[in-house]
Amino acid sequence: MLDFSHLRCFSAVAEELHFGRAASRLNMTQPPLSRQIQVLERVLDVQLLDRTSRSVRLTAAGRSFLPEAQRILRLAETAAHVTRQVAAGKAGVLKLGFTAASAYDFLPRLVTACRAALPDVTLSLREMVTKDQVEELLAGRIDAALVRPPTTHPDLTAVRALAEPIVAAVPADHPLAGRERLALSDFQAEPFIAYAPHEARYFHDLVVGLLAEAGVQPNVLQQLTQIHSILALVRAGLGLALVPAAAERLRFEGVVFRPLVLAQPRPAELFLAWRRGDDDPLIGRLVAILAALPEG
Amino acid sequence: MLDFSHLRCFSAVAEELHFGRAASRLNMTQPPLSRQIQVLERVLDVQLLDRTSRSVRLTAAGRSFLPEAQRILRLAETAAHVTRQVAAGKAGVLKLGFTAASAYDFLPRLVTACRAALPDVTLSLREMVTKDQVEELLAGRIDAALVRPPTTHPDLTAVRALAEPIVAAVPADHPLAGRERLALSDFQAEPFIAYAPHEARYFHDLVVGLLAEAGVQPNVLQQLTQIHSILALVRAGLGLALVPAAAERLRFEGVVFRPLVLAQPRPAELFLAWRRGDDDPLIGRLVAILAALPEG
DNA sequence: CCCGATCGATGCGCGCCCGGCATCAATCCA
DNA sequence: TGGATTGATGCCGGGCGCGCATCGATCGGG
Repeated sequence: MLDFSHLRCFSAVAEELHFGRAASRLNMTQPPLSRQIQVLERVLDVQLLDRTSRSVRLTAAGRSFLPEAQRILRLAETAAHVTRQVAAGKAGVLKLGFTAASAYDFLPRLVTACRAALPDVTLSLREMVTKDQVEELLAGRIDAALVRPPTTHPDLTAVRALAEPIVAAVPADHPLAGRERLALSDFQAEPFIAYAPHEARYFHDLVVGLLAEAGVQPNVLQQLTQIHSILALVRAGLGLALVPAAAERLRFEGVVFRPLVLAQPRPAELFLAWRRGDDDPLIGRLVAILAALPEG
Repeated sequence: MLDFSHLRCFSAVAEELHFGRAASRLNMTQPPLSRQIQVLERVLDVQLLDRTSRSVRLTAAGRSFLPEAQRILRLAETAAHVTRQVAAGKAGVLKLGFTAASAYDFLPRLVTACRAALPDVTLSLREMVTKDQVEELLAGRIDAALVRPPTTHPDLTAVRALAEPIVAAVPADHPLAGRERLALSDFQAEPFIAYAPHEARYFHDLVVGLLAEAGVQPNVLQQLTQIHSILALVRAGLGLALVPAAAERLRFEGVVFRPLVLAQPRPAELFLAWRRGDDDPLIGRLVAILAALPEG
């Protein structure tokens, strides 16, 4: 049966065309090297080298086998190296899910930090709502997920990746646009663009909770899922909205963002979740990168 | 040091996820298989498998190593197979030189026969004059050559590949075009397109010899190297020419070819030459194919 | 023309390693 | 809680791969 040592021996002899030199390169003596070559030729049932007591030459078959042998040896070395890198969490592929809103500001920062710290790691990104991410995570189709609370599934572990403020989105020509900062009470009876209760459940519940807690009842005109759609309606002057601070990165002309005075300054949370007990070392690396990420 | 048996063992265990079944697949018992995996993990310094007494699972490193291991094993098998094929002369690359005129009829027939008999052999073709072919052959830059005589170099062996008639090329509107067959004496004092004495030495010497032997002196107007150039001048009505029968394959409109009555019916010879003692089995295959080729 | 040097092949003996058997230890199921 | 399953481990025997010594072929120099 074919063996790496045969390939190493053949490769050395074929390169040196001299058994003695090849043997010393392989840290062995000439006799066992001669035998290794004989065994290889017997295994392949092919004469690879024409040798007399004065010269060693490759046969046509040997010439064709040499690059293959070298390639296989090289592949084995790189495979070993890559595997060590993967085990150290320094190489490999991490399939990461994320919510649409996290792509506005947080995800690019995370990806940039990963590229810098782990240049040989490939992040495979997929946008999904939190519910689908949990499903895909449990099914093993993604390895980590940027999700909204709650993150209490028994088979998942999660750490908070981000807590960000909620800001008011106001049409540029609206009276409130002139104010430095707003309070929830400013929204009383104002036309309001809200989140859809199912498709954008987290922000819907968050905003509804904040308003209810403050006893404020805006005039809800529309319920939408996507933040950029909400901002488009705000720009059109249809009403005000409450959006995560990261939405400012969308740079919507005609919409101004104003800080919102809240008891809890950063109520919008994002978590990194993964399968409990997942031994992929990339998870640990990712959590470490996350912890070192400057707060945005 | 990494070893094929490690890869085979790992591959089997990773596919079966069961040491006992993997062992029986490898025709061995379970204990040495466990040890092989331990050795592999020690060599790589990486844990590839998470195993308890009830379950075997791949780690992230193992998942990345498995396809590499399988690929290396597959490569080794195909390399062995290809090498056996090369040794049998059934695969590989043969660099073949040929003269321009041999490409008119003989070379395509030879290439077709090679493709049919040796589908995994690649013929790498280069057109050169005989002198250059001998040089390239000796330098090892081509492996075989279709050359014109003489083929008496001490380091080369040659067999006759072809002996073909010489035919007369006559303008369609020339009086001689009406004749069924011609003799050399018909060329006495006729305008004649001849071969260049250096660049087309073989045909030049052949034609000069034939004419001299017959005591015929045509009126040589031009000396050219390429047969298609000669035929172009014939078509233009500038004179007659003597060309190898294969030139008929060029299907030159306005030129008719007439058999030439000669003492030696097939005086134009082509030889297959190769390095004396070249052990490339493809040479032998090629010679055999040549011998089996129907005479054209 | 012969002798010595070179170099791959071979005979031989030793030691290591690999494979198999028996058994242990952990885990799961009934 | 006991038996079955399964991977790990202790142990032993045989084979094989290594190195040493030597052979045989070939080439070059005197």
